Amino acid sequence: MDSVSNKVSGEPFNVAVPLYVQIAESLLERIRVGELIPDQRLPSERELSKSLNVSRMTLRAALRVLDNKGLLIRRPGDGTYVARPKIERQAAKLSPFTESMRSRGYQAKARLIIFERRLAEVSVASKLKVPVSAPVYYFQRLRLINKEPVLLETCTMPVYRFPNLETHDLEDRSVYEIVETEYSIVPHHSEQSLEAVSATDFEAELLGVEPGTPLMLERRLAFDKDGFPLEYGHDLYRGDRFRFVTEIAPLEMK
Amino acid sequence: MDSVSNKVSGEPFNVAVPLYVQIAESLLERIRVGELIPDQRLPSERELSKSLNVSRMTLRAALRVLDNKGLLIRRPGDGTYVARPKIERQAAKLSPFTESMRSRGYQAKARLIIFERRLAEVSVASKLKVPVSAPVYYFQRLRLINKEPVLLETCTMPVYRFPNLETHDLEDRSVYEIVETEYSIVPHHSEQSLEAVSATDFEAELLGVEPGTPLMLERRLAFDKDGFPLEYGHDLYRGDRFRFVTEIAPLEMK
DNA sequence: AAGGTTCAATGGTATAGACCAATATCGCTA
DNA sequence: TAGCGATATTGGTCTATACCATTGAACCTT
Repeated sequence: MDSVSNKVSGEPFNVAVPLYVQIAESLLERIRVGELIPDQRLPSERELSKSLNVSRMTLRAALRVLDNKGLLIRRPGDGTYVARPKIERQAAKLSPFTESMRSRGYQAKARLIIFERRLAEVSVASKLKVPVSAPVYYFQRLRLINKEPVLLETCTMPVYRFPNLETHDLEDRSVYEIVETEYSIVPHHSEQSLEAVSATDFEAELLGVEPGTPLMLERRLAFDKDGFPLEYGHDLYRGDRFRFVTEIAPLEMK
Repeated sequence: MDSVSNKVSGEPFNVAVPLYVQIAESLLERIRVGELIPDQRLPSERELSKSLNVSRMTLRAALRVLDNKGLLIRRPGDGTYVARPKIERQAAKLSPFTESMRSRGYQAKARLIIFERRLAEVSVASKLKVPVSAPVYYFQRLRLINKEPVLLETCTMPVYRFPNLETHDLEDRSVYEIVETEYSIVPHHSEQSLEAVSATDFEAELLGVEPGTPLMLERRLAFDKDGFPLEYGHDLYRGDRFRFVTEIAPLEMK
């Protein structure tokens, strides 16, 4: 069917993935596992393209993907280097919770309710764009402000993008913080929705409210720069504790 | 700005700006001055590259620049279109109701519950930036989809900006529609917030739900392009009928 | 040593050509 | 008329090649 799929390290994808994306993912993986470390110089474009048996332009397309992620430093006449991980706070916009709370000086903690490795069901797999039964991390966290529970968070993330996620501290850091600092993956955009729902007994118990109390349900699907899903989940906010401010502002045109 | 045409002249200088950047800037300018308008279809890549006397790959590099800025919509097999400005795209979110419903082919009606001319209290006056006791229109509408009530809308608007508002049809049109067509005022941006609340007896009665049912409360303050307030109000959505979609897409350039 | 020059290698740009998958359109069929 | 299928067109990808400006290091001069 597709003649290019295994040109670079056999990927378990059943769809036609462009060559340059495969190469980009391959390099991304090598960065993540530490085979390529920050400040390390990559082989030249001509060498790399030759060893990967692709044209230089295709190799450049792959490097551009990583460059757009901020993972590379490229200098004409010199070479291409692995960038040092950014500590920048860009993902803040995606996570109103930790951000807004910490900025107000509140203490934001999390209690891990459940952490599992599951096999993706059809609905989850289609959202995360992984094969059915692919391994995913599933976890729930109860988030607290000044020891008061205000948010029940449920996340599903693909294992192949976040290997050994369980080794990281999930009790004191936002998901996006971990994703960015530990995996050098920058959340780019997300599709979200908000609904008003009633608290179930389980949710009410955890959040310390009466069953049937109005909660804000936020469904979320976050992507990286190339449109690959990073996280699928939903958050339940206490209705009496949260207000979602959504200013709609004009755009500049330089 | 440098002309694209100097590519053939071959002077020893002026090589500072790459061709594809010149083309991108040229197109950006044409969009800015209105020569290219939103939703307009651009010539195909092959045509454009031919008319600009550059290779298709170079033209594509230029389009990629604009695409990364979110200024283009590109569809394989179809064509490349000028994206609607962010303002317009986001403006849809100002009125999720009429917009989303009509686009799905539903009939959207409204029942006027109350329409009054009031004198602005302090809180309202400060929001709308009118003097205390200035006249304002206050009205509530129950909005229906296929005769089923789903939204209770409350609006307060300054009389001085919308004289004779009562003469217009408030039973079948969105507020923003009236504001735009009758007063030639285009809502520019707004401050909104979303909360999950319990339905009061009054609200439950109108919306046809049980008291205490979760509702979505949207508070809203809309402004024109000069920053003057147009409308202050709040909407109560049936929690079981609405989902607020809020895509987050931070812009980035390279 | 100190400073300047040469030069090979690098990333950036640009071209021409080719094939592919998705899409719209139009004409044909039932 | 409604539905279907062939076809041309479009954007997406990939190759092979070429030239450019920048860089850094080896080399040379002083």
